[in-house]
Amino acid sequence: MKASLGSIVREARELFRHHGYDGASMQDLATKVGLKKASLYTRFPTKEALVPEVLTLTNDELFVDLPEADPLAAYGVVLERIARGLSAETRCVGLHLAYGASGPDTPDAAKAVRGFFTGQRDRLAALLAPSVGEARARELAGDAIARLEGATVWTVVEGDVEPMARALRLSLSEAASSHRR
Amino acid sequence: MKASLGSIVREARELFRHHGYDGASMQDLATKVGLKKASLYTRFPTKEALVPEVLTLTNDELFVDLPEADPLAAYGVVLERIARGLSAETRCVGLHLAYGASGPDTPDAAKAVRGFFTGQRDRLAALLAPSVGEARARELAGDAIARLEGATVWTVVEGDVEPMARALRLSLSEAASSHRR
DNA sequence: CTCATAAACTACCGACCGGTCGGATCTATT
DNA sequence: AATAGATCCGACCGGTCGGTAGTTTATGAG
Repeated sequence: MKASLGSIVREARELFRHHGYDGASMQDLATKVGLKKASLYTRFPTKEALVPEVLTLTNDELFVDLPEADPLAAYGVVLERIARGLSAETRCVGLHLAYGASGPDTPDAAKAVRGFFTGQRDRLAALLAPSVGEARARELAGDAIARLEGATVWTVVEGDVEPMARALRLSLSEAASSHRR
Repeated sequence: MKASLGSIVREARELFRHHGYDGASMQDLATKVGLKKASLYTRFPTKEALVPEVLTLTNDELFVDLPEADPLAAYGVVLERIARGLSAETRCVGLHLAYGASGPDTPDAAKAVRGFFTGQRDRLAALLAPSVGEARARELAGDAIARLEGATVWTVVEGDVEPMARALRLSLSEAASSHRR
């Protein structure tokens, strides 16, 4: 076992993030992890099977080690992690895959992408629900995710991270003021 | 001349929008417009050359026929057009190309994508600048674009257009209240 | 040390990619 | 009617795609 499963998934994530589903090739992935292409197929049955692994890994990293006592603080921590990650990498794997692998071909990938975003929103909303109600919590979380994802437009085309910072601030204050009511 | 230049560019836009740069093939485009692949190359020297055409067409459609007397109203009209388009098509061509064709290969496409978004923002900002100042106008316009683009996350993965409507309302009221000051 | 299994390798498949070539066909001007 | 130029087409190029077949090598249990 020359390359660990985790390292393969992490490299696949990098390729998907920067080249998209079609643009990322199994050959490139094999080279990156120091294997031959055929060897990858002993670990993953298809290219598509990489997508759920990549996305669940990414979401798990976002929701680990949160302050249990203070849900509002936990909400803020997750948003900050998302914003920091998007600023550092300029792009979102999930969004690139949402645009590139949500068609009727690759149905497993499409389902994984859907689960990535709805899971992210619903776990965020769960942190807000006790204080602002379920419906409003879902709106706040969904809008926050959309704003951060949208700000990647500017990180990608201009390398400008200020819009991301503004989107983060807005969503944090929005949650805080909804909470106070 | 069996197919007009305009119809080719429009079909190319549809393919880029839904399949991305890598995922859209010249063969598919040829079939869609009723030509053979080789014939496309009498009109466009490369696949990459389609990208600027697609994006300038799209931006021109956004800024045509605006109320000249009322810049704030014009600003609102453009945002509404963007939101309507994104809701109807679920995706943004520009964003798909930004993620998929902004690498060092395809430099012409990357420049066109950059110009698509910065041009959109700067033309929007020009409508706001007289009343709120240049710097603030750029922030408002950039944030508005980012929010609408980000809302496509939900149109793509869930077919939900409500986040888009909320993003539009927020950006409109933000511009209006900045204007009043 | 043996031996089964897992994991890596080489080599290959058919399909499709962007792009090119030489010739056929269409159209407009004279 | 002749001709020149634009447009279209069938056939093809080298290369890459996702995926597979068959074989060798590394590993770990008895």
